[in-house]
Amino acid sequence: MAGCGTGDLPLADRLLAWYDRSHRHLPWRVSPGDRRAGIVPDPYRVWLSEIMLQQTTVASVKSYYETFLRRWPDIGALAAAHVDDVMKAWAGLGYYSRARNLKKCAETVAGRHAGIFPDTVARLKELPGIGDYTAAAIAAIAHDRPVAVVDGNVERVVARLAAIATPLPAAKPAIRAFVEEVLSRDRPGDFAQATMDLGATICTPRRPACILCPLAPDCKALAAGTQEAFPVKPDKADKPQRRGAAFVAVRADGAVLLRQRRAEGLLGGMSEVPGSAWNARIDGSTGLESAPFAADWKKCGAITHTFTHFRLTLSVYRAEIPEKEAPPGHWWSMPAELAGEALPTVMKKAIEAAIEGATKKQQQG
DNA sequence: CAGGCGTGGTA
DNA sequence: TTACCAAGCCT
Repeated sequence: MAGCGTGDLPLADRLLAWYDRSHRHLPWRVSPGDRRAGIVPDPYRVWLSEIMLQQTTVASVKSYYETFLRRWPDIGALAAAHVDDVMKAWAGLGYYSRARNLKKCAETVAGRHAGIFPDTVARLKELPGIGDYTAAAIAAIAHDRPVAVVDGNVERVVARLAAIATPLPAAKPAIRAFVEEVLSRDRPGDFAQATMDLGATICTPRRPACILCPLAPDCKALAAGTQEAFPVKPDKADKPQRRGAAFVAVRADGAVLLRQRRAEGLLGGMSEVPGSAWNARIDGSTGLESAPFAADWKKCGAITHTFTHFRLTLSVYRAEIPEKEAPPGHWWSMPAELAGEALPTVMKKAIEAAIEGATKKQQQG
């Protein structure tokens, strides 16, 4: 390593030196410079960002994080919020059980912990929505505890460093043991963020920038030229196709009829337009038999949407409804309110298809 | 442990 | 267009 300058330093020190000059600037992050100046992260912000970032990209999270922080600046504010307002604010971000657990967790911390987040992994894991990763992340980043923080980035980094051939998730214990062995005891929070930044910007899933990697001298996969072969993951089953019908009832004043989904399961607790179940084979039928009530339903198109474990094709119907009371469990949402409803993306697509379809017909006619 | 659970971006 | 992926959790 003579001539490499820092090649003789421990792995953690080389990683932290890289992080000090190459870290990402993120709204929820305390930069290494600020941390050295004594600025302490707000556990509420760390927690909020970590929940949002579960299986979700930084780019998607940023605007939601800013909105939530402005509207609910601390744990007390979020604990006092109405869960329906939280669901509305979360709409579009996905994995909606996170939003319900976020609210439950805020209530627990505000009520039973006097508004103070626990600082141990074990206590943090008792809270709803906080698992192995998030508990470790909060302990390390918010409380500077020397714990192993292992997310998808770190799994990839370590699997390559140590050329771990065991497929995930069986390889997780070995990966965790590696991190516990090398993590910084002086700067645990920065070390955790540094490993994740390295995975996100250098040690990427495809075409990693090994030439820029501060850990290249340590990397067994790089030495063998097999970086992209790690981590080893099982094959994923292909997604089945489901079909269904969605009914967009539009009143003369433009209001759209909505209802709420059950709290559990897919899109739990979110709002939707009335529709059929999503496993029905309506190939031979019109789909109209599942309409919420009799009306002059006109098919105005179909939308497709891909969920985690199936593809959905929705036939979209629209009807102009004269002044009519909403059926039990339903409500009319005025145009000005519609954008603020707790509508998942698939429902926004369906409503859009109905409105657009009608607009086109008007223009043509 | 395996499978349910969203969405948008990228190659 | 298909396939994979992104700071996972819960049952």
